[in-house]
Amino acid sequence: MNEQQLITRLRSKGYKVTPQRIAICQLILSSKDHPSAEQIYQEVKKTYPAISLATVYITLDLLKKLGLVQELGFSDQSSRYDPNNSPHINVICPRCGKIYDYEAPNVKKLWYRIIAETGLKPLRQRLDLYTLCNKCSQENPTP
Amino acid sequence: MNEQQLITRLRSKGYKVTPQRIAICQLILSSKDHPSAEQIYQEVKKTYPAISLATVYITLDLLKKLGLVQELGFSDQSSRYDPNNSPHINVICPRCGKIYDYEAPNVKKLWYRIIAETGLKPLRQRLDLYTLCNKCSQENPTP
DNA sequence: TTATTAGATAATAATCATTATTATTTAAGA
DNA sequence: TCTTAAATAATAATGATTATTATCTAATAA
Ligand SMILES: [Mn+2]
Ligand SMILES: [Mn+2]
Ligand SMILES: [Zn+2]
Ligand SMILES: [Zn+2]
Repeated sequence: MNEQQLITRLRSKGYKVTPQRIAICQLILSSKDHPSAEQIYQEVKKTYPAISLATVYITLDLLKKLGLVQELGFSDQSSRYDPNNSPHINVICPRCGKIYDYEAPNVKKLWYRIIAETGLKPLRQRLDLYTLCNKCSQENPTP
Repeated sequence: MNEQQLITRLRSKGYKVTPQRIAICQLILSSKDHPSAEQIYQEVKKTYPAISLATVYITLDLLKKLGLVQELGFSDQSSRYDPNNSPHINVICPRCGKIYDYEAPNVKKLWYRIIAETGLKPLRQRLDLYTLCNKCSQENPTP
């Protein structure tokens, strides 16, 4: 989704187009590492030093309502935001919190097969696989 | 896991066996509805009126360390606790928070196939499927 | 059985991510 | 340009979870 599409999408839903919104949306929608609200805040601050953390939260909420991002809640860290809504696996390191997507045709295919079996109509899904990342597994092989 | 197995497990790890622990462990390990800490607290209180919520949290932490329960963190509600560690799908209603397990041989089989494909060694997984429960979908068909 | 003590519990304070509030600013339309 | 409803920035409030600490007790051994 490019900037023009984003602007059209916001206007069509009656939301005003502000520079802060564009900046936050662009950042999260193009992100690959599932950033937290604080990380987004620190990043956008580089361009908009006066931006408020509250605005970041409000905009993330807006993107959730539009179905453009999913909020991933955790018990041991703050929420992370994911712009990828198609069925995929979030590979998560339980030690450092690093998250990346594993996407493959087979993941979608097998997931849809399971869905068919359940007979349910999912609004969305969240598939997490917890495994130590390379960095963390080297640091402390067997803690 | 029966009471005797639980007691042996606790003792073997150097943990003391207390009535509060037994009560909390029994409750969560036999639960099917993924209760919250508060719900566990309210339930155990019926038998142990003097129990502290802090003890519930400490015991749940202990069970996590022992690998007997998984904590499911959410962004819009407090954490829920799941004693089922085998690969299965948590069917979650985003409106009322109801959670139940969908377990079928195919889920495990297809999940293991995905794992093999990734080449990763998962410590654990979390497979969430969000869909309105019957009750909620009747109450407000299209909100 | 009783004494010892490390660990557990109950009560409660502290934390901190997130949400709510409000005065000020601004995008959008007339 | 003017109007105004919505957005922003600043900040206070919330609430689930964690930390602290004074008792209490399960486990061990005299
Ligand atoms: Mn993802
Ligand atoms: Mn479950
Ligand atoms: Zn890591
Ligand atoms: Zn429901």
